[in-house]
Amino acid sequence: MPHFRERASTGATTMTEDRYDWRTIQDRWLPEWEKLDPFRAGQRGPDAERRYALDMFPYPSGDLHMGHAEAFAIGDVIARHWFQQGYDVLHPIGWDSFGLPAENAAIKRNSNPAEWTYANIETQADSFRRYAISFDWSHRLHTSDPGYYRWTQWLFLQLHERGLAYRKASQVNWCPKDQTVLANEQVVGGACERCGTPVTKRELTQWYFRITQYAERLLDDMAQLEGRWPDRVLTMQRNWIGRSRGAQVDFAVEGRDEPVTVFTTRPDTLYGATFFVVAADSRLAQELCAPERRADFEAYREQVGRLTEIDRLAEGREKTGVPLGRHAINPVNGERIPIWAADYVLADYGTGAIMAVPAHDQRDLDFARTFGLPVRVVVDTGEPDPAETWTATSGDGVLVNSGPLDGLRKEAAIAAIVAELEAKGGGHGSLNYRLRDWLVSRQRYWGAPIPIVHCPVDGEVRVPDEQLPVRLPELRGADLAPKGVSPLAAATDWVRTTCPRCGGPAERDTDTMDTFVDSSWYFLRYPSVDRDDVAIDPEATKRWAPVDSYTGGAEHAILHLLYSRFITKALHDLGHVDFVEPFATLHNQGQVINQGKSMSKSLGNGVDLGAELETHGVDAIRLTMLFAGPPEEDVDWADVSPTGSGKFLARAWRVARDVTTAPGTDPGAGDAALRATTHRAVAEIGSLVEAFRFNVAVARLMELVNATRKAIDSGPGAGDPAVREAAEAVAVMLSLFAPYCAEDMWAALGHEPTVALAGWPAVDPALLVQETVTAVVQVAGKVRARLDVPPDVTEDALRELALADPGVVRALGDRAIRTVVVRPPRLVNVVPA
RNA sequence: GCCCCGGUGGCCCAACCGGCAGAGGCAGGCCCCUUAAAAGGGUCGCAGUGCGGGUUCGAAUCCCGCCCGGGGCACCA
Repeated sequence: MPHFRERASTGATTMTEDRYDWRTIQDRWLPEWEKLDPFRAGQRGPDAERRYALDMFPYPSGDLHMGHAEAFAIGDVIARHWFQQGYDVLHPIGWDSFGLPAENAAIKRNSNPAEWTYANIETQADSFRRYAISFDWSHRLHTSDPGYYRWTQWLFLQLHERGLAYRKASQVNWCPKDQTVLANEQVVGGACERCGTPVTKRELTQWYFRITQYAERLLDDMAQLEGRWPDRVLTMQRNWIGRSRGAQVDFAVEGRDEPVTVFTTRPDTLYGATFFVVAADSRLAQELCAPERRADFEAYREQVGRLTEIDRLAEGREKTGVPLGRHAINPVNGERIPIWAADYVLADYGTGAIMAVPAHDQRDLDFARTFGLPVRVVVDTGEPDPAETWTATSGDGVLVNSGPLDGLRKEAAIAAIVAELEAKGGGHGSLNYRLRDWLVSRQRYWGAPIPIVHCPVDGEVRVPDEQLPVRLPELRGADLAPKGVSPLAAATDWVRTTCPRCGGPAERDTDTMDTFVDSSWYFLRYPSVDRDDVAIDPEATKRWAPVDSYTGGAEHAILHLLYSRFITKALHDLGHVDFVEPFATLHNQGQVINQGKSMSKSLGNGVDLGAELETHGVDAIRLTMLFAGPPEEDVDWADVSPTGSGKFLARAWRVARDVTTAPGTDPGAGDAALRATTHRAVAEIGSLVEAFRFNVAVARLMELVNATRKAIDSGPGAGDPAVREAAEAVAVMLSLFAPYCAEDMWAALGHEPTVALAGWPAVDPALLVQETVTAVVQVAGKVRARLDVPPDVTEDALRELALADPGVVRALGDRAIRTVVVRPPRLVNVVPA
């Protein structure tokens, strides 16, 4: 007989169905939750310990997809677990709503990007609600709101004031398809990170953030992230920052007053430098080129400029270059070496110039081979002669052909030469970084305008805070089409303005900021979303930040996470936050794939989230995502069974329905075995969830449901108080994974909503102690007997018992005993002679 | 080429610091319930842990060398 009951407070619904029907249950609880709004931050008062749970906010492209379903399910388990544990939780949501797709959609539909953007946001918000993510909807933001980008502009100005935002002309990455410049981090394998188009170089004046000034701290502060962020992310960031230790060495150049400085990691090989190379696209190359080489050089430079990054980095490509008709002087031996321009030397790494030591650097050797330049070995590593094998030697060895360095080993030689250079003033030891400054200007419309006015009198002038936001003009359709200059430049009424300093006519900066600027500080804005007079409220920030747990995809390992760390440090230095790392722990989830491949239109293996939810219901999909395997591994949708998840939910639900005792029944008198199972499960599931082992936690929950079912059918029966205790524990724990089903169970058990705030079940330690454990007795490593022993059995007692066991005696036969390994209380291994 | 992670029943996955290889699920077989089917309940596991060696009383677990899959880095001086 099903257990019927009418709930007093919410009244209207009577649960009469006796079959698990997820559709009815979803329809019943979604409106209830809307009314209760149970996940508001701050509801537990200032004395409750706080937690900040954050998911990487979505880009509003259409509706949510399978990837969102997994990522947000994971983040939700963490947040809901914290709610159950009684923490005051901030679990906000927002949208990264500036960006190119909206612009492209607007061009196609002859509309403004806002229309498409905000329609998609509403769609996704509805889907999130239905998907039952425990968001605090009162802490919500959209980066494209003037109320948000006003503060993104404020951030820019803060950085500008400290010299951390500046403009410079240089060779920059250009995406011909998107018609905009790109940051280094947004060029992946020589192609545009967004659209895959091969990137070319252009000489342009652009805005940069001085992230390189933080290189050392970005590296050092990783110590506090060790063990709390995935190792691979830390490794990738370390590689990206790319610190290398070496020396700067000054080379005099014939016919030039100033010397040219090079960076090298191998100052010990200075005597082996046989030529000198400057980056073909550098200003230095321009300047050093002798008149009679000018024509050749210009031709070469043009050829280099046409190359895409992909071409330039092509495997096995021959080295190219031209001599500049000038010579540099090796500071240690006075040798005249020719200066070349080549594209294998990069203008923006080190000083854009190198000393080439072909014997000990493969790239220099390749170049020497192509152009017939001399090779001189200065470190004898015992390897074959590079001039014959065309393989550079880079191991340790003894210096030769190196004057005073001869006979020293590599390390000693480096120390000696650095000391000598420093003494004579021709150079010094130094660190160099691969990290470049962050190029933040974009020649596109749908982003935060750069809040700078260009005045013919005053130059670059910051827009005063009280004039923020600098709002985007209303442009639509074809006005937004990419044309190589920002669409804002065409909005002449908008561009024309007055100088905030002198009041004379001036022009607005027409670029917008990289959308990664928007997302590099949004987690700092959440606690202060209700403040329109300040970006970051100190009180709210103190209460909630930094983020305790950040969940999202590994694709942001460098870009978003590095930028966010940088901005946090900068804001720390500016006195706005009192911490230097924004995300205390980070978890990457895997991808949702199908049949071994990532889902894509061209493969035709896409799975539609909406359709899956329509077939199986929210809970079954959430549970399937979490049960599929470790969260950081990919979920292959072809390998998992949402139907199976649904069956488990129905099974759990029926257990709650079968309970016949009244709410509040004291479990003390209940079946001891089931109680022990329940308490052990609660303890174990708690620690599994904390350890991010959701798939195992779900498995334990299934075990508990199975044990409860058995107790009802063939044990103490549905009227046993332990059955109620078990069913209630299941409801509370299940609420992390399948909130609708759990809520319905909770109601069936006679409780008021919401189970989400019911509190994690208390574990009675007395119920966890086992009266006996099974000890295994092996003979020569094979199990020959099992003994029931007290958990605190002594080594001697266990040995006695084991050796007396008939099975052991039989297995031993007449062999003598060599040793007996005893590991109380679980194992004995008898080793025969 | 270098670095990191993984490989366990037909499939997805467990097995804490070396100690009974199997927790959970999917698929499948059988049984009960049913006029029947579905739903439900029960029950069934000879895979020795990618391959080869080593350490150990004992190895999925530790070490060495391979194979396969995934990821990262790769003209950064």
